[in-house]
Amino acid sequence: MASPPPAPPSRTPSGGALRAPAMTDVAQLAGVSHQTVSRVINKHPSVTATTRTRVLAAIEELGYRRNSAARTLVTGKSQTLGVVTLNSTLYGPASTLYGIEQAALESQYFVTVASLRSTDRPAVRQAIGRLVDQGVEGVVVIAPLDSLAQALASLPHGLPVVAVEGDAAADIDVVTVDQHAGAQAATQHLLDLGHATVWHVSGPSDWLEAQHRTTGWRATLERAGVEVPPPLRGDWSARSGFETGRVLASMPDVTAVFVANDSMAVGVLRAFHERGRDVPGDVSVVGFDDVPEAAYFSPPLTTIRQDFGEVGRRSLALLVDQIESGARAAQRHVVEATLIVRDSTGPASRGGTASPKRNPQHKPPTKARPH
Amino acid sequence: MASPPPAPPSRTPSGGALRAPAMTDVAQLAGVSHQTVSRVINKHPSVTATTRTRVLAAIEELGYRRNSAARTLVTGKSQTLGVVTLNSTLYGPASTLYGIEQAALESQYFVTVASLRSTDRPAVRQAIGRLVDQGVEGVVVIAPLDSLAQALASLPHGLPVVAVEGDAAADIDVVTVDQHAGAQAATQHLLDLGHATVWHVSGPSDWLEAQHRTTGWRATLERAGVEVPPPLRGDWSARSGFETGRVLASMPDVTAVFVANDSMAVGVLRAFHERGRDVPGDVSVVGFDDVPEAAYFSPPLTTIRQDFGEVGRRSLALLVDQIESGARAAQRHVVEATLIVRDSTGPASRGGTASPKRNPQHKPPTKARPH
DNA sequence: GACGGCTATGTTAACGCTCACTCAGGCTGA
DNA sequence: TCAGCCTGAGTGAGCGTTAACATAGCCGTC
Repeated sequence: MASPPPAPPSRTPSGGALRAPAMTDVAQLAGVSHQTVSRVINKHPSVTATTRTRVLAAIEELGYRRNSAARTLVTGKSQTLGVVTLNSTLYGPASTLYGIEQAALESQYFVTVASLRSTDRPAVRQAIGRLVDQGVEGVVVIAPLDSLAQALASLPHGLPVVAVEGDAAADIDVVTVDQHAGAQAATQHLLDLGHATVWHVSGPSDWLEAQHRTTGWRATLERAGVEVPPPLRGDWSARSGFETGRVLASMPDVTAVFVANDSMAVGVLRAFHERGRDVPGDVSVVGFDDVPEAAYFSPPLTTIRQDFGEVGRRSLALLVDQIESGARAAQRHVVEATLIVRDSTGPASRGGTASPKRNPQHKPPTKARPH
Repeated sequence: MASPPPAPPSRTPSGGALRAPAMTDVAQLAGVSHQTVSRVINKHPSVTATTRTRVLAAIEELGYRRNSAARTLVTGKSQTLGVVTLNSTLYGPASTLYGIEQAALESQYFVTVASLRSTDRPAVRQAIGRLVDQGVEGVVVIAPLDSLAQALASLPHGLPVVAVEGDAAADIDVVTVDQHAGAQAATQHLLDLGHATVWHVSGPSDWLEAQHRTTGWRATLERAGVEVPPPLRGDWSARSGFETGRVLASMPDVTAVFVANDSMAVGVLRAFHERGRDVPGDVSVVGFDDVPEAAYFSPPLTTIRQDFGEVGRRSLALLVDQIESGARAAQRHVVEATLIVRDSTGPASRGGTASPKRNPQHKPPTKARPH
C-alpha cells in the first residue's frame, strides 16, 4: 500500500523501466505459474476457484492487459478483419462500413479500414497487401467498380474474402443489393402511373451498381414494349444530377425520370424546379438509396431503399464463416431493394397541367404551386 | 537450390504444412543469415548490392511477407491507430473518419475503427480498452458529446490521444471546428440582411457542437441587442427539422432561422414550403455543414462549411506527433468554418411580400414563384 | 491396496522477428 | 609493417504468449 517515490509501471512499487506488466508479473504476484494465468484468462475449466480469484486479483492490481501481438504470433489469429473501401463519404459505402463494424463488434473482431486512393487494379492489390501484411484474417472489399471486382479475381489464395457489390465473376462470396430488381420496381412504378416511357440518369459507367440499375431500367422498358430513351450519365453527385436535369427539363416530352441515386435526384429536382416544371405534376422522379433526408426533399422523393445494415451484417457473417471453415464459398447473396413511394411521382398528366392526383398514402400537400 | 524432402513453404512442390515462409526460409534460400534478410527489409545501409538483390529475389520467389505480429512483439510498435466514433453514418463523423484514414495512409499507419454502441462513459472506456488491447499506438476520439468528452479525462495514462470536437477540459489535444464563429457568421449574416431577430433549431443538447452553435447564435443576438427567441431542439435528423419547422412555419413573425445542421435544414425548408411560406421571400434559412447536396436544395442552402478533411489531417498529425515525442500536448486546434451564401437567405421583407432581392453573387433563379 | 484415470498445476518449447553483440577482412596512416 | 578502424556479415537472446507435455495429488474400482 505504501508507495515509495519512484514511479511504478502501474501500481506496484519498486522503480524500474515502465514496461507494461506481463503474464509472468501477474504469475509472480499471484504465486502461480504464468501458464495458470493464461488458463484463467482463457477461461480454461481446470482452475480452482481460489487460484482463479487470486490470479484475477493480481491482474486487477497490476492493471495487466494481454499483449495481443504475442498472442497473435503464437496462435496465428489476429482477430482483425480488413475492409477495403472507396471514398467512404458516399452514403452507400459509409453505411455499409458502419454495418460491418457493428457486426464485427458482435463477433469479437476488430476492423481495419483501408481506403483506396485510386480505383485501378494495383491500388486494390496494394490496399489488400497492406491489410494482409498487417495480419488480417479476412477482407471485405466494397467493390462497386468494374476494376475492383476484377482485381478480386487475382487475390492471394487462402485469404478469406467477401465482396460487396462485386460481380459474381470470381470464385468468391458476393453480397449485393438487388439493383436490377430495384431499378425494375422504380421503372415499373412509373410505367404503371401511365407514363409513355421513363428517362434515366445513370451513375458512372464503371460502377457496377450504375450498370445494373441501367440494365434493370432498360429491361423493364423493353419488356413493356416501350421506347428506350438514351440514358444520361451522371457521377452520383448532386451537381451532375443538376446538370443532366437541366437537359431533361428542356425536353417537353420528358414526363418520368429514374435517377440512379438520391443525391443526383436532388439535383434533378432542382433543375426541374428552376425550369418551372412541376414535380410530380409535369414530371415524375424516382431516386435510389433512400437517404434519411429523402422524405423531406421538395417534393418528398419516391425512391428505392437499400438496407445497408443488412449488407454489412451478411458480409461479415460470410467472412467469419470462411475464416472458421477455411473454405471460400463463392455464393451470391442478394439483399432486397424496396420501392418507397412518396410525392415525387404521380400519374402522367395529359397536357402537362396542374393539380395532379397525389399518391393515396400521402397527405395532400398544403402548398399551392403554379405549374 | 536443391531442396531436400522436408516440406518447403508456399510455391515449391511437395505437399506439406502450408506454413507461410519466414525470414529464415528466405535466408536459407538466399544463402545468408536471417539477420541479413531483416537488414534488407528494413533498408539498413550496410548490405552489399549483390546480397541485397539475392535476398530480394528469394523474397520474391517465396512470396515472403513480414509477420507483423512478431515485429510488433519485439518493437512494441504496432503501426496501428484507433479511431473511436459514434454513428459513422452522419456526415460529419463519416467525413472526419475518411480524412483521418487518408492522412494515416500518408503516415504509414493503419486505422482500426471502434464504433460506440452507446454514448455513456463505460461504453467509451470499453471501446478504448478494446483498441488498447489490440495494441494501437494512439487513439483519435471523435467525441462530439458531453459524456464522451468527459470520459476522456480518465484515460489510461501514456496513451496518445487526440479528441475531435471534444472539450478543452482534460489535458489532451483537441481539434475542433470553430462552431462558435460559424454560428456567429450565420446569425450575423441574417441580422445584416435586416431581420429583426433569428430563430434557432438546435441539435441534441448533449452534443458539444450543438451547444457551441447555440451559444454562438445567442451571443450574436445579444451583442446586437436583439431579442433572443427560445431555441427549438432537434436531433440532427431531417425529420426533426421538419417537425420543428412546422412549429416555426406557423409563427408569422419568424423571418430568419439558423438551423444547426443541413439535414435538419432540409426538413425545415420542407415545412416552410408546405405551409406556403417562401424561402427566402418570407423567411431566410441558414444551415450548417455544407453537405455536397446543399447547393441543390430548394432553394440552394446558405450554410456554414466545415472542412472535415482538414480536421482529419490535423488530428492525425497531432497524434503522430504525440506518439513520436511521447508527450501529450493539450493544445486546442481550431479549424475555420466559413459562410457559404446561397439562395435560402434574403433581406427581411416588409410585410412578407413578393420578389425579394437576391444575393448578388448568385445568378437569379429562372423559376417564377408566387409570394 | 495397488492401479488406471482424472484434476490442478508446472515446465519447456516454439512463434518470427529485431536488437545488441561479435567477428572477419580490407583499408588507412604513421 | 602493424595498430586501428571502418564495413559487411553472423550469432544469440529475448519479446509475451499459447500448446504440448510432464507431474503430483486424489479418487474410485476390482
